[in-house]
Amino acid sequence: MKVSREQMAENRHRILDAASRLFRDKGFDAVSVAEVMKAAGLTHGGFYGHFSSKDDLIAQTLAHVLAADSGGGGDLRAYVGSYLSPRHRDNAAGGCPTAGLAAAIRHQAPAARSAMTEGLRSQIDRIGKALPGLDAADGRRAAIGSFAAMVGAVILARAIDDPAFSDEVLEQTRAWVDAGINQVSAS
Amino acid sequence: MKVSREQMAENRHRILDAASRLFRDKGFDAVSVAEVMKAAGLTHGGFYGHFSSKDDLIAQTLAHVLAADSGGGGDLRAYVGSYLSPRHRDNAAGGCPTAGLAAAIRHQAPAARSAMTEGLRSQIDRIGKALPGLDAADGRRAAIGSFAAMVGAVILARAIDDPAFSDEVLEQTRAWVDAGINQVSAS
DNA sequence: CGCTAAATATGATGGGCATCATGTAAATGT
DNA sequence: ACATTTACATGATGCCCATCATATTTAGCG
Repeated sequence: MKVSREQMAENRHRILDAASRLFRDKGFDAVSVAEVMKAAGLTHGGFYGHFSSKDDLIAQTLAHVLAADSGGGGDLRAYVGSYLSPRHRDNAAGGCPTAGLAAAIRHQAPAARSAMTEGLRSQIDRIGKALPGLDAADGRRAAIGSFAAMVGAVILARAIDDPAFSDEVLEQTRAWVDAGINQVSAS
Repeated sequence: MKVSREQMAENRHRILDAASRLFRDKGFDAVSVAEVMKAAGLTHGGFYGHFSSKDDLIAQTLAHVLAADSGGGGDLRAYVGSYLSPRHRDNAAGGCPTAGLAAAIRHQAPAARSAMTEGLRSQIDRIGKALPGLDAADGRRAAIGSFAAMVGAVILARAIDDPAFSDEVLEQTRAWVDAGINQVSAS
């Protein structure tokens, strides 16, 4: 059954949203095409009308979610605090796509790697601009170092099977990043 | 054909070494049991004489590689520099198992998560002890923050599909971590 | 020196999944 | 209104892989 052009666009959007959440939650390999379509309220049959392959879905999903991911627009300290929170750690499906997917990108097709690279570029640029009162070189270093620490800490916290230790990794990293930003901005 | 007891122990060791390298290189899902056995110079048949399942292999491989992973014993600055080097980024198969596998642990069985948790504990303890002249609380914060940044930077650098940007992430993170350690140790 | 148990090899088995083939019905343009 | 195109549904197909069954060889013990 054919659907209206706008219905089709909405379906495509729903597929990308569903894929985005499922991939972040379970990883690329653990999510089947049929599962994505079902989560979008469709069956697996129409999939290849929207995407040429699962790899294509992965690449387009990354472009979709990284474009939407705006974090860091406002107060940097608040952003760091919410990023390094138990809430974010426990919400991979709705959380930062970099924290959830960056490590898996290595094993994906070139288009996916390229989408992730552009997403990282803009994310780091945004953080650099949100850093107060730094010259450009210091700001960039702080943006990259802080973001690496944030991503690493969330990945480690999600891997750790001991709530107290996991919380500690988040909290100590938050303190460390805060201190680092303060030091550099005071120089 | 039965083999000697020591031959069997050596075979087991070879399986774990092969699995360790393959998992770090390609990820848990992309490596088949048969592939591991072949890399160890055996066929897939004997696998279940050594391990009860692929999950069991994963857990035992983690325990094996994390126990062997001693990095950070000597000079901390040199360790950070080699960790955040293009060489390490390009050598996932032989590199830090945390950088290669931590993000995938979330999707593994409890035994694997537990092995990773213990490995992270000892790794962070080792870094904390290698930090010169800090009181315990500052040293622990620096150890966690630095390690998170190192792991995050290597993961990001491996995801990025642009050599210059990838190098930049490594180098800026190295400078950021160095500065952070200096600041704290001067306090 | 033979007997037995164990380690590995060869060869199924069954399920899951990406992808393809075909049917169907409704949207769109004329 | 009608023809045609097209978006989606249902239902294969074939591959890969974890796991199991069985055969074979030989270590280890008496």
